[in-house]
Amino acid sequence: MIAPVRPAPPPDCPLERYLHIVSGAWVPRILWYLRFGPRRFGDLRRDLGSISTKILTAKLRTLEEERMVVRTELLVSERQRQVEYALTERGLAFEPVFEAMEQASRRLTELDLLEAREAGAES
Amino acid sequence: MIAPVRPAPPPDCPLERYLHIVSGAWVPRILWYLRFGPRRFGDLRRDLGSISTKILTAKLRTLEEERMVVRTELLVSERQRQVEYALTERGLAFEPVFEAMEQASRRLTELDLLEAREAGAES
DNA sequence: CTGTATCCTTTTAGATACTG
DNA sequence: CAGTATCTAAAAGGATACAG
Repeated sequence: MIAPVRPAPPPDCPLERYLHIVSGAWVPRILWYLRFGPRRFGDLRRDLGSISTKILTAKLRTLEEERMVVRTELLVSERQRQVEYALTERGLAFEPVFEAMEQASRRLTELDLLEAREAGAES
Repeated sequence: MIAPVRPAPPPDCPLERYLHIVSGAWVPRILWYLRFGPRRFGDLRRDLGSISTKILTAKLRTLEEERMVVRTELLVSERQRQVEYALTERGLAFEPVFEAMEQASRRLTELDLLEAREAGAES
């Protein structure tokens, strides 16, 4: 039997369950900032820098629906509100992904440096 | 000195180098399918199922610019063209991320099952 | 087979003002 | 403080036709 010219097609992409939730520019960042413990609405807003309240609310709502985060309303006083967002067990399931992303980011920066050095040496 | 009411803010999000490249619905999937070795344009199109040629081309171009993939034109005959896309060393840097995503996806499915079982048991 | 080109729709996000 | 409402802009994606 002769080896096939083309390799067998790869298995179906099993990333859907993840990508369905984490796609978009903001969600990964939101989840990343929640890794360090519960954070309030305003905290996240500051963490993320340039996000509009509309988007932040929307993303937090869908993350809630997916049960990746829980929203807890803390009643501090009659006139003041505090709302805290925290990762659920499901949210925690993505921890290793973010760790890997961080590592990959670092690796890329490393490759950038190596390359810059080579470019400098050859001139 | 009294302990601060609010914990210190988390460090700056170090995911940018990654997110800059991999955001969007298609890029993660493209990279995932390239993990198993070089693939041709048409292969990827079939792998991805519903992608339009326009988007596939566009994504492959930017991945090329970022040097995550290399494009190799194989001249088979005068009239036939074959183009192969493969991960570069940079592209390989994202492998652990995809592995973590797969694991996370599995974990989520597991949690779904556990929950469904509990819901069944309590009725 | 590997794309371009064009047009159109959907999604995502930003700005700003306003509420309890 | 934690949002909602509204309007607008930009980005991403899809459909289809066509070219080398």
